[in-house]
Amino acid sequence: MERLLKSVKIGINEKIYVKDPESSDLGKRIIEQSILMINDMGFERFTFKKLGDQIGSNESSIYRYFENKHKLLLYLTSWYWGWLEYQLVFSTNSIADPSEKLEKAIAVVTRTTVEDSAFSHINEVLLNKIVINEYSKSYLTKEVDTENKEGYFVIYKRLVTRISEMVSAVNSDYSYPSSLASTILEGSLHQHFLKDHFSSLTDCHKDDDPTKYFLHLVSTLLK
Amino acid sequence: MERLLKSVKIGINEKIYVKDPESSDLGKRIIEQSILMINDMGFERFTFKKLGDQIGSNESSIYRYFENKHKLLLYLTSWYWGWLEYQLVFSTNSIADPSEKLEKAIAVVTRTTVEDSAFSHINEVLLNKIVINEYSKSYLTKEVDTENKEGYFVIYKRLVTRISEMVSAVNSDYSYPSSLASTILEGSLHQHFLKDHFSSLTDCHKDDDPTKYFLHLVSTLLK
DNA sequence: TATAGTATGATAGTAATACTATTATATTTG
DNA sequence: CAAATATAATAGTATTACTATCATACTATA
Repeated sequence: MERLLKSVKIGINEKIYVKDPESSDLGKRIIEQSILMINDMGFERFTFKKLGDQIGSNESSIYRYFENKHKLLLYLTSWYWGWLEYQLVFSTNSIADPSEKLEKAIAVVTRTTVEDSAFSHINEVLLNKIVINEYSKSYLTKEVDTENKEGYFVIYKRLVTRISEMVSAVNSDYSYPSSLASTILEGSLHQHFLKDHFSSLTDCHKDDDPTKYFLHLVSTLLK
Repeated sequence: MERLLKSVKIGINEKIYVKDPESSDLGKRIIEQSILMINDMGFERFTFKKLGDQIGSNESSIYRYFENKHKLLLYLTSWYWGWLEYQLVFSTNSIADPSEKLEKAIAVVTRTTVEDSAFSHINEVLLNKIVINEYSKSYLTKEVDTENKEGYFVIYKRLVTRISEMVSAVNSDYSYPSSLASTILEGSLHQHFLKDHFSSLTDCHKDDDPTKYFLHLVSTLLK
């Protein structure tokens, strides 16, 4: 799996970056270190100046890759959702039974990322944490409609659509397949967040509890 | 209802503000106008300087009420949740049947606020929109644990707990009452957001669809 | 009614942020 | 080897997010 993933490039909307960070060593260092730094200090405290210092480069050089840190966040989260989509498709592809397929899908998208592929410059474990803590900030903006039209969220939308279709495949009479799919994805991030910061607001206390919660919820709903 | 609400003061953690905005005319103008402005321009573009200009006052005067705009957001959203809690308790209080009680609760917390009470300086319709668009930003921070310990999120937590208890009252065997309660609250905000900005990711297209979605979900789950 | 206290306003100033622009210096490629 | 390209260094701007100080207005009480 790791070897396979290594050779697959996640296709990210070219409008998100000025210059493809995958195309150079500096670009890869930007991605690699920004993940570490955003995870450490949080998105609001993170700046291109600090990143430049960290990677022994210059603020102005980073601007040649990304217009601003918001675009960088869009890049990182798009990459994550693309990576997750790949895992989803890969691990459900061979499953014929719709219920089993959906269950596998839920397991994949709600689980905690525990292992870094250790081949690329991207640390998926930390990226998963960043998505939990920062993803909402990428779309809760006044620019969301423009950016959505520009296609900045296509990968995420495709993921939701895939799950939605799997839901309908299990029970075509269910009236809210898209809402359920978006609830699973977003709700999973939220349950993971609550587990870490508001434990009294969730019954998920172990890493795999969000999976159990949503598996039970969906199977009951579509029965 | 409006008259009653008018005389009820939402009790907000005193650490959130420097000086109680309810204690003066300037304070009320700060609240009133910040709601309009945050709704208009979004939280990131909103500044105390702009607010000062808008209310014909001074940046420095606003700092005498709130340390920073983050605290102001905590104040506004706390007020909203307190107001919603009040409505929840008020409208479910007389209902004896647990299922009916929970259904009413879901209806109250997932509905779109359509009417401004028009008595106070607080526009609940706009505040509801602000909560949909900005609430996550109040807790997706590196300071969340400290601020949680300080009690900045008590009202919200109490709301989740109330719903969680209603869930358990309907079905004490259900294993995830808190997760379900937090999913309803947070998921409702999310479905309202999707309805406005990512309509392909939801089946909720009318204002009351999130209510229908969650009513169906919960009743099926607890059956 | 004088005076003390409190609230607000005006002004100035600081450090950091989020950039843009220009020029210099490497490095790569043809 | 020259030209093109990438990166680095430096400087500069407007805005943000404050803090500090002082002036003034309004209020409450003796």
